[in-house]
Amino acid sequence: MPVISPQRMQDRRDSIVDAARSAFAQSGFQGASVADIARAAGVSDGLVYRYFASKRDLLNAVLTEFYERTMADLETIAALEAPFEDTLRALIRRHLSAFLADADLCRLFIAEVRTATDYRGSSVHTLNRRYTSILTRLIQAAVAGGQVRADIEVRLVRDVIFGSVEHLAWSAANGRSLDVDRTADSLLSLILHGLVRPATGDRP
Amino acid sequence: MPVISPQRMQDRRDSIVDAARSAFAQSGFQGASVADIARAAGVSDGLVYRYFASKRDLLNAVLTEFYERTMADLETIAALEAPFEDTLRALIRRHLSAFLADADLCRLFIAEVRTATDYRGSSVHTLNRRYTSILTRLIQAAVAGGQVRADIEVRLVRDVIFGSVEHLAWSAANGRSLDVDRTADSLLSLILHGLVRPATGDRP
DNA sequence: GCCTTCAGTGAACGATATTCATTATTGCAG
DNA sequence: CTGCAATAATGAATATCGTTCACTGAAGGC
Repeated sequence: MPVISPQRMQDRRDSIVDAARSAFAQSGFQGASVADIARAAGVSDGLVYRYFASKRDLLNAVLTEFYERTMADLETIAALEAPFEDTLRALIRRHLSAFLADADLCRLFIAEVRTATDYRGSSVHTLNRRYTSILTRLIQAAVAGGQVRADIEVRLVRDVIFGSVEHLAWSAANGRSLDVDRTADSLLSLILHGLVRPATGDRP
Repeated sequence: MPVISPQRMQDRRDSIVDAARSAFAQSGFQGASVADIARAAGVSDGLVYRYFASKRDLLNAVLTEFYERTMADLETIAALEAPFEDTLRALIRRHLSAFLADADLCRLFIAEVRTATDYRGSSVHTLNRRYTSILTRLIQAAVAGGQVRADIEVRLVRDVIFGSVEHLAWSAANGRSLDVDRTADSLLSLILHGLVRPATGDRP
């Protein structure tokens, strides 16, 4: 019984999400008003609330769409089943470049969604867990294969990688630029081998 | 020519900051209204704006005060000039426990201040740089002393430590609890020696 | 051709950050 | 002790913005 075609509804929804993405990326969540977004999408204020429960829900939709795109790439990389170090390097590169290419959206994610009290259980949280599980499986396999110390805590490694990438991309986003490949290699080397120099020489 | 004593002005300011800290910690930046804060501090709405330029400025004051307290601790630890690994462990422990003890304020910092476009140059940013420089000097000294590989990038290490601690404390804050000492030790071990298991099987 | 059903509208509402004209208080001069 | 600037303090008014809702009109089944 839809009075308009499902296609038209989808188009309406898409145009609202597109307008919201631009507005949020440019002005931030607070800075972009629902009225601005509605005008940019060519609809009335009220219609936004027929498609989305709240302004926040609209933000979630924007970020979910973005996250899903990135996640598909990461899952493709993991599915290649390349050697452990190569896979980890590729994941870090892709993660870093996603953050750098869409710094505005990542800023929104960090500032507005991850810190929200209702983050757990949200669709963005679910996507985050999918990424988490890619990393977790990779590391567990490397432990089983003997490439990684058995006494490592997988959750710790995951938090270190996530936190590092996020922080690196963050300080790069509002500062000087950053060479993705070189930074990814440095980070990989640090995570794999640590700060301490190889035991070939002196050291108590 | 102050009409009231400087002491009274300071008290007024303090009571507003105290009320703001409670309100922000409990309800978040958005959730706490200036009217609520003013009432809790026993002053009128308007007076808040004689002491602070805006609600955001008030948030900055709250976080600056918190940050300064923590920073003093960290500088004390660094000033002890203990061996590299001990100092790094102590810094990580203190950093982690600060995040855990005041998760609400740290959440505010991440969500509301660090992502603000005017973060660079703010008083909180200056405090952050002080912490940064503690870590930077420590690592540079360790490189000079031979405890750390010379080819390491100090900025990378800094971002890894900051990002890891932040992410660890964050996922601990809205999940199960976390043993500060044990987590700090694990993180230290990972940063020092990496994921790859030692070639000869011995452990420091 | 009428009637039901919703998509769509935009004015109205409530909340709230910020301002400002007004009032109260303070320290000091005479 | 008293009156007088100077200014601390007030809180009603303003502007903005998210959200709601009573209403409009077009599409399609009968």
